[in-house]
Amino acid sequence: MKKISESAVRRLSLYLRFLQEAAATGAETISSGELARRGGTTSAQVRKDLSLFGSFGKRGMGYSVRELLREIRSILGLTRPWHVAVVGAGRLGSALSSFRDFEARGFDIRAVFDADPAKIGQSWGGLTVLPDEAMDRTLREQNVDIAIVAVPAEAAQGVVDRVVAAGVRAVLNFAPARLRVPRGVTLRNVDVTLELEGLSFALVNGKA
Amino acid sequence: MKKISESAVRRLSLYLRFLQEAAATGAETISSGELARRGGTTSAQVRKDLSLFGSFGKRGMGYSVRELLREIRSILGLTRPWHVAVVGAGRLGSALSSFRDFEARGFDIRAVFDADPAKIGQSWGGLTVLPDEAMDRTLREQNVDIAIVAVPAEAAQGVVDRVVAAGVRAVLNFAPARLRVPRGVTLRNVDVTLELEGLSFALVNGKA
DNA sequence: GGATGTGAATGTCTTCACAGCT
DNA sequence: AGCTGTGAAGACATTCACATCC
Repeated sequence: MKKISESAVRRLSLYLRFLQEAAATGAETISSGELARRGGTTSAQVRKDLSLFGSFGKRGMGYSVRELLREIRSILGLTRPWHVAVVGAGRLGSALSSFRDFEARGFDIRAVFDADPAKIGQSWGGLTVLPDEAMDRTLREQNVDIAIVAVPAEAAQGVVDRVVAAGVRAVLNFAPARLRVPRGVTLRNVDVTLELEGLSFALVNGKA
Repeated sequence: MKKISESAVRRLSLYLRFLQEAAATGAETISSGELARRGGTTSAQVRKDLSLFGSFGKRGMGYSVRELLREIRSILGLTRPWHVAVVGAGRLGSALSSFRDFEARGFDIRAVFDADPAKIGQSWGGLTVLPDEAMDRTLREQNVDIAIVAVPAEAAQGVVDRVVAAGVRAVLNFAPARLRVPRGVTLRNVDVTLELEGLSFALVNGKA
C-alpha cells in the first residue's frame, strides 16, 4: 500500500466532517469543488486525496454523500468503536473526559486514571477516577486502544512507557514534552504552547 | 523576507524548549546533532532551520545555549509578553485559563468570557469570568493580541468574527469547526477529534 | 455538459555532502 | 578533528490540464 501523508489523513478527517454536515442537510451528492471550498483547499487536492484509496465519484455527478461517508469512515478505521483511556484527571483531563462529542464519533472513554488520592473515586458522567496502580490491569481488561496523556510534562514519559507496556498502540499526548515510543506505536502531540508561539511568530512577521 | 514554513516554526518552538532544558542543566553550548536527537529530526534539518534566520553557531563548537535562546526568542516574537483572552468558560476554557505555564512563557491571560449567566462572576486564579457583552470593549481596553476560542462549534464563527472586529489578529481555535478569518488574521486550530481519527487511521493501517 | 481521475509539471521541503571556520 | 552553513540533489506534495466517462 502507498504511503499516505499525515496531511492527507487530516484532510480526510475534514472531508468526513463536511460530509456529515452535508448529510444533515439532506444533500445526496457533493462535488470535489464543494468539499474543497469548505476545507480551504482545491478540488484537485480533494480528488487526489480520494484517489489514493479508490474511485468513489461519478463523472459529471460528483460523489454520493452517503457512499463517500461510508468509504472515508472505512479508510479512517471508524467502522468500529475504539476504546480510549485518559491518564491524568486534572482540569484538562476532566475536560477531555467529559467531551460527549468523542463518544458520538466512536471513541469510547472507558477509564480515567490519576495518582492524586484526592481525585480518586470522584465520578464524572458515569466514569470513576481510578488510581494509578489500577492502570496496567484496567488497560488490558478494557482492551484500551488509545491513551490520552494529560499529566504534567515530567510524568509524561513514565506514563507513556506504562501504557505501551500494557499493549496500547496509539497515544495522544497533551503534555508539553517530546515523548519516545517504540516502533509500532503511534504518537500524536497536542501542544498548546507551540501553537501560541506559532501565532506569536505570525504576529511579529505580519503573515496572514 | 523568505517564506518560512509552518513546520519550520514548529521546530523552532521545539528547539527553544530544548534550549531551556539545556540551560537549566547549566550547559554552555549545544550542537545541531543534540537538538536533532531531542526533536526527532536530523542535524541538517536543524542547521537549515536556523540558517533561515542567520548564522548563530561556531564551527567546531556548536551553538551557545544562551545566545541561541535569545535569537530564537527574538525570531518567534517572544521578547515581549502577549495579551491573551479566552472565550468560553466551559471545562476546556477553564482548563486553559488556569494553565500557569502560559504566563511563564509570556502569554498573559487578561480576560475570560462566557455567555452563560451561571458562569459570569466566577473567579479562577485572579480572573473573573466576564459576560459576553463586555467582550468587544474589554478586548480593546486590554489590547488583546490573541484570542483562544473554546466555545461550541456552532458559536465559534460568530465569536471569531467579533474578536476580529475588535482588533485581534491571532486566533487559536479549539472548536471542531473550520473558521473563516480575513486576510491579515492568523488562525490555528487544535482539533482533538481530528487527532483521534489520525490515530485510528494509523491503528488500522499498522503504521508506526 | 459537467465533474471525475490521473499523468505530467511544478513547487516545496528534506537530506546529502562537502567546503570552510575554529 | 569537529561542527557549522549551504548549494545541489532528492523526495515529497500540490497544482495543472485534459482525456474519460456519466
